[in-house]
Amino acid sequence: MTGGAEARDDAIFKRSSCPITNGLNIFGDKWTLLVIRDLMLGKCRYADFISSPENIASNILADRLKRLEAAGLVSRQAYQQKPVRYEYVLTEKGNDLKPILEAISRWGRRHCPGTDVFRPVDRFKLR
Amino acid sequence: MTGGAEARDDAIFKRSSCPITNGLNIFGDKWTLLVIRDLMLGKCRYADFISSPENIASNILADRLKRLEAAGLVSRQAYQQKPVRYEYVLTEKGNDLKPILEAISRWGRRHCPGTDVFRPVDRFKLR
DNA sequence: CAGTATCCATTTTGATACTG
DNA sequence: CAGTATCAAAATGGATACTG
Repeated sequence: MTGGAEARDDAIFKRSSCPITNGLNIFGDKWTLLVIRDLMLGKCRYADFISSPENIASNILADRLKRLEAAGLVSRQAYQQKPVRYEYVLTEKGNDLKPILEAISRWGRRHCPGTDVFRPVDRFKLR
Repeated sequence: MTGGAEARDDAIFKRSSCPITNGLNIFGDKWTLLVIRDLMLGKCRYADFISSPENIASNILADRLKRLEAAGLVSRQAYQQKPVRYEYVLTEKGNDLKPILEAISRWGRRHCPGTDVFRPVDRFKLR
């Protein structure tokens, strides 16, 4: 274990009366929102996330996916048996993060010149 | 030094073509957006931030304020001399983070029952 | 491929003490 | 009050190796 998801489930579920604090307890770290971004861009398999330009380490990715599942933002579905393999999809709770990502993207576009447009796929158009 | 602002100025100014990555390089950590939230709630002095319920450590706060200033989201103005003391205010670039905080707040209100409303003060009504 | 596990270096934090 | 300094502990990160 990398001091991973299990060790910090308490952090995920910690409760404050501030909605921002609660949100950040779940996704306020360096990697989680990038994984969410990838999910919104239509990525759903391990290798998809690994191949993103930010170069997330495999152990960190595994940890974040577990945590996101524990927090109910992501669910996984087996797409093959023997060996069983999963793909990851946003739940409604996870999909509701879209306005946040869009707001971040808009800020980045305005204040960090030369950045691209963020075009989340409509998950209900997928598959 | 705590491996503080100076040591990571490169992280703040690191550039990606993804606007989300760029944004998160600046404010995608555990504490920065909470300081921003406080600023939007009208807090502007050291003791104000320290008194927030999340209990930020004084060294972390000092580091984040420096970083935010280096990134151009916050500026500080002396409100007294001998000893000189500063209060911190959001720049326009910092104030543009408001839609992000509002989106996070909306998500938190929806998915973390029992949380309060986030009511940023209009900074142009201040003083 | 899709993970899991491990090792180890670097970062980040948290607590506390100290200064003008 | 408004910070700065120090330091140990914890978290995080990156590289790499291993498994079915």
